Amino acid sequence: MSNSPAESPSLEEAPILHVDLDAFFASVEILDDPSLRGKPVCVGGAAERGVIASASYEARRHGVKSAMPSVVARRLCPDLIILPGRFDRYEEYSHQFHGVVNDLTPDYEPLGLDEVFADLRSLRRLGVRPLDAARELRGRIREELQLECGVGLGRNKLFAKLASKQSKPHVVDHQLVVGEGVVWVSPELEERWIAELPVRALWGVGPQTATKLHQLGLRWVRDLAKVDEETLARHLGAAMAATLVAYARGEDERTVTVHRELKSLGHDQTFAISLTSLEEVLSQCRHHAGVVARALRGQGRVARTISVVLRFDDLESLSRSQTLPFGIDDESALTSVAQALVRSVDLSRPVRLLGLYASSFLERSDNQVQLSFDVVTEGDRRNEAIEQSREYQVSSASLRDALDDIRRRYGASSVGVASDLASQGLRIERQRGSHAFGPEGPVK
DNA sequence: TCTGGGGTCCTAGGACCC
DNA sequence: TCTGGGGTCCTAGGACCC
Repeated sequence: MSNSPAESPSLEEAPILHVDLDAFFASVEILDDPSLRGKPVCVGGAAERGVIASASYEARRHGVKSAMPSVVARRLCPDLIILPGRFDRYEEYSHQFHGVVNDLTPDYEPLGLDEVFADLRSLRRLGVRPLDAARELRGRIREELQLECGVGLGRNKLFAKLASKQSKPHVVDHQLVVGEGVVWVSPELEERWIAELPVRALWGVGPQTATKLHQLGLRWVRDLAKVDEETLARHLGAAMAATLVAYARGEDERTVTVHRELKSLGHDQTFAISLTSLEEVLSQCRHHAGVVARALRGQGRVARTISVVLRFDDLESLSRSQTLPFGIDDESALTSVAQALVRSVDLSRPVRLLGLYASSFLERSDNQVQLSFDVVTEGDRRNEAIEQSREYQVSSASLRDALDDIRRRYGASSVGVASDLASQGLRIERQRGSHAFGPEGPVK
């Protein structure tokens, strides 16, 4: 490979940009509490079953990485500070981040809170080169958000993303750097460079697929580039095989998609102490249903398909789902379906995780929840639950709107359902007096 | 070292319709 | 009476991403 640094690419050579904020959650925590600066800081679950979501560079020096169990991280770094995570705060920063990208071009696609792909082609008429765009972005993110980031430029998403990974501190390959914190893989280097990467570096190759590929004698991207696609398809499925072979050859047809429709939404929780009784699981169903119902209404959508997922202490998971002839966004309606699904599962093993998900969305205004004249089969829990759910959805519509309005004005904890309070061992009286508006008091 | 919580997509089989 | 093949919807599970 050549030792001279690459020249600045043209728009034709590098139309796609990828930005990735460095150690995002941890960096936000340090900004909000400067006394943390220079210390090994993580965001994640501190409890026994917690994992690390984001680690500062100090923490990484000790070998701490995201997705690592917190107990392991603590072992590696006894002084590690693990913070619980304030996702509302990260969202605020994320919005600002997107705002900065949007000022450059509206043709961008967020990936989680801390990454963005942007299509730079609309900048042609302004005569902006990709490196200028990357510098501008880095500068503004530094000044306005006080965050560091890495930028990758490429002729497609594949190369842009692989490049931004190379821009990170401690990873830098100087042959690829075109500016401070900006990486581009030139056409001359492209083929040789990607060939030398391990298969695990490719998008879509996780631990399982990597193991399968290794068993097939495929360790490097160059091995994948030569493999027979049909043979690979027998082991990985048609779609995965086609994608990986294309990536290995540097081909990636994915476009920057500005508006992605939300397809599912849900809430799950791993319990510090596994649930052992049906009653506990049913009670958690109602709690999850409340979270999901509010999220659905926030999106102005109703869901026809409700799924529950349970994970047991042996880490085995199982899911059950039910599609309704109508959409729901009411807490009691969701609870009714979710509890019926849970009741259909053998709960002889302790439950460490319960998840409740909603999908098959309809616009709220398109939903047709007619009253049913179907005869419900006696003893069929699912059908009974569906009819129960229909009644809740129809009958509580105006009450639900009123409660949402109160929550919007006075905070999420301002109103609750009496049965929830009872299940938490609280007395209804707490809703009166000083708690009438929730802990924060009335907002504005 | 033992795995969170927010999502996405793919696969495969069965039911049902034409 | 027994049969085919394609399309669509639903369910369940698995893997991946940040």
